[in-house]
Amino acid sequence: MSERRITMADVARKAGVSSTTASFALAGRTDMRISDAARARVLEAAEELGYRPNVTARSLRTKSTQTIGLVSDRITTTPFAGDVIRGAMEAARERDNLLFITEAGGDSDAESSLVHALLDRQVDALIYASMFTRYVTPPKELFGRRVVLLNCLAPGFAAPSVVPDEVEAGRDAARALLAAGHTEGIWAIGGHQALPATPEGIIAGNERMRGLEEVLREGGARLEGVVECDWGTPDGHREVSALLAQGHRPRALVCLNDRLSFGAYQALGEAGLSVPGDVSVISFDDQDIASVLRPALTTVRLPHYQLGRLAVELTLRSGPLEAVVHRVPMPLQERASVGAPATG
Amino acid sequence: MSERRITMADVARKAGVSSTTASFALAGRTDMRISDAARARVLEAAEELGYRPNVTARSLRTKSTQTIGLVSDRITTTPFAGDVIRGAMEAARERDNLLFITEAGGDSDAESSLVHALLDRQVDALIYASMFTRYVTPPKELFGRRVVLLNCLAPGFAAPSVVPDEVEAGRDAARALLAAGHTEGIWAIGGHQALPATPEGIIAGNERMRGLEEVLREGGARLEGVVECDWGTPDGHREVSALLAQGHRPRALVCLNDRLSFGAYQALGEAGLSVPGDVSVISFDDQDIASVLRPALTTVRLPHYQLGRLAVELTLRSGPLEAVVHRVPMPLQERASVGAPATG
DNA sequence: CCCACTTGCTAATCCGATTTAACAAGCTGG
DNA sequence: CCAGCTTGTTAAATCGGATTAGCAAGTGGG
Repeated sequence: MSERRITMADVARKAGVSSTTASFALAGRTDMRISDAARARVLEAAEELGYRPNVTARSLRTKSTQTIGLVSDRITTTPFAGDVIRGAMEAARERDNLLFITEAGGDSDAESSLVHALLDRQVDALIYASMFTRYVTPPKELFGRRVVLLNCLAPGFAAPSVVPDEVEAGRDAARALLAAGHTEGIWAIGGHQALPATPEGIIAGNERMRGLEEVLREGGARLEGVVECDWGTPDGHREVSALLAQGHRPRALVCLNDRLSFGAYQALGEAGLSVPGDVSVISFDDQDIASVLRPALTTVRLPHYQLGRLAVELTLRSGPLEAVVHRVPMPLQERASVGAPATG
Repeated sequence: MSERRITMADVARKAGVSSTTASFALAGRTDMRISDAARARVLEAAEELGYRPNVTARSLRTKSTQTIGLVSDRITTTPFAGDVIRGAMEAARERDNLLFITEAGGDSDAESSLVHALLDRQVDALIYASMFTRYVTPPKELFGRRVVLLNCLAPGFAAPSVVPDEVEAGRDAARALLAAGHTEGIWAIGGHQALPATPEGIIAGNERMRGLEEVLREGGARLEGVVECDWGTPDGHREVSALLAQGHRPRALVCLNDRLSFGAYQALGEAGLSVPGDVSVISFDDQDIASVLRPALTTVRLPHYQLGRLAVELTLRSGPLEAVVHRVPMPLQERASVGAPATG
């Protein structure tokens, strides 16, 4: 691209030294003796010429490209993706690394081909990322490489995983409800997804419910019912409408994600019930919409930025990677949808 | 990263030829004579050894890294970003290119530093992208390089731009309203942003309004009023509530983006008005929320995927880049929020 | 005065490809 | 029978750095 770049040879020539000296001076290495004068001349020449090292050439020798490859299923198409990528990018940038972002769309051939493309470019490490937390089987090209699993788990695959701490998130939701005084009329919408309806729910649903039930029980409260359904906005609308139509009068709704909450809001609104006056709503994810609903939604946030950041930080640590599961805390976003239970 | 890779020298040795022959055979080049037998042996050896070329080494010689760098302001944090990136990635992938994604967060020092990092890695081209359509002044490091401007314009900077065709989008919105029979009681919410309230609106607002007014006029209709305001959900809610409170009874609302529409829905709902029975709503962007509102929102879609794709395709075309503005069509998403005007 | 040891620097090699220049062997036509 | 062409192949240079091995000049001790 465009005119010839200044090379180290140019710098060496201008400073009147060999390229060896220039290389050591520029790298700031002290394991070879260079006079202060020579060092200064090299640095000055580099400065004047606007010298920038050619990372491509360097990595041919050093085997390090300061580059990390990220392979995802369809991470760019989810509303969260941006934060994951941003977290990863910023962590990479702090250590002078750059990120190749790729997406395989769930196609395992595409996945292999992308991993190859990344490997051909000599990336220092690979991050294998999933749109939602789930179990995966990474492509065989990844075996034996420096890999971090982002938002997914692969038992038997020797690599660290970075996932949200869903169980604790469930506990936090329960604590928030208890703190507001709720002990009765609590319904969970979305359920465990034990018989997975929405793949997204397999891990999230189970773990959130586990933490929720655990703390509710300890707090002397309990779930009046659990509605098992898919996790879309229309599902929330339909199921909550049905619940009300059956004569139930919930005091608090734990929606397993924000889209369900939005559907629940629609159903409650149509039934003339107010949030949180008549019914409190708490949920998980903290999508954009959560803060814009009326009333703003109290929800336990998926820590996407932190997830991306930690995944990159792990790859950048020196030494081999340990196959440990890192659980990232999910902070509770307290807004306006949880209130004291309606009396009577 | 991990064990030694197979090099071309290995392949040549196994095939019993020189690395020159191996190189030409693998590249499929015919400008040097190679016997069919030798060619076959090389290919077979490569296959058996699982040889993959080292792109880093190759590009040192060829000056082409098959890599494109994308620098954005804060593209990852917007709900649209995913599609832009996906379009860019897929276009790159089709031509065996990979994408470095970076984000400067609007900081021009960070921008320069990122461009350098990209240039140091010898990217073949750069894409300078903005979150929303606006005028930009690219960092000086970009001058003289192979650059495409994505979702932004920089008069005086010799590079092609790829932007949405906002004027035509405004025309389409007007046509949709006319087709449904609307000629009176049409209000625009969000306005021209001529005195920019929301930076996002500077170009989008002006051009959408221009197209809208043009076609409305030609169709014998006109705007009853234009509300100038910011472009967030609360603004839509507030302004439409105010409009109704003042006694106005709009038949159709043209909201300048989907967030405004969502706010308008909230206000209309609170006033007991139905969409589209009492009031039709049409808007721009087609964010995720548009299809999930009740009723689903008719909106003119921002072609993010196409934008990303075209930007990459331009960089991949051979020859110098022409400083042309490419306007990408914005398709109308007809859903359920536009109906015949209320009678009486 | 000579040997050993610093000090300061450079020549040469390597990394893994691509590409240029050249060369050996076989064939053909005069 | 030999010059000249074709055919098939390879040695060597190159890209831009990092690294290893080694060398010349100066210093100090005996």
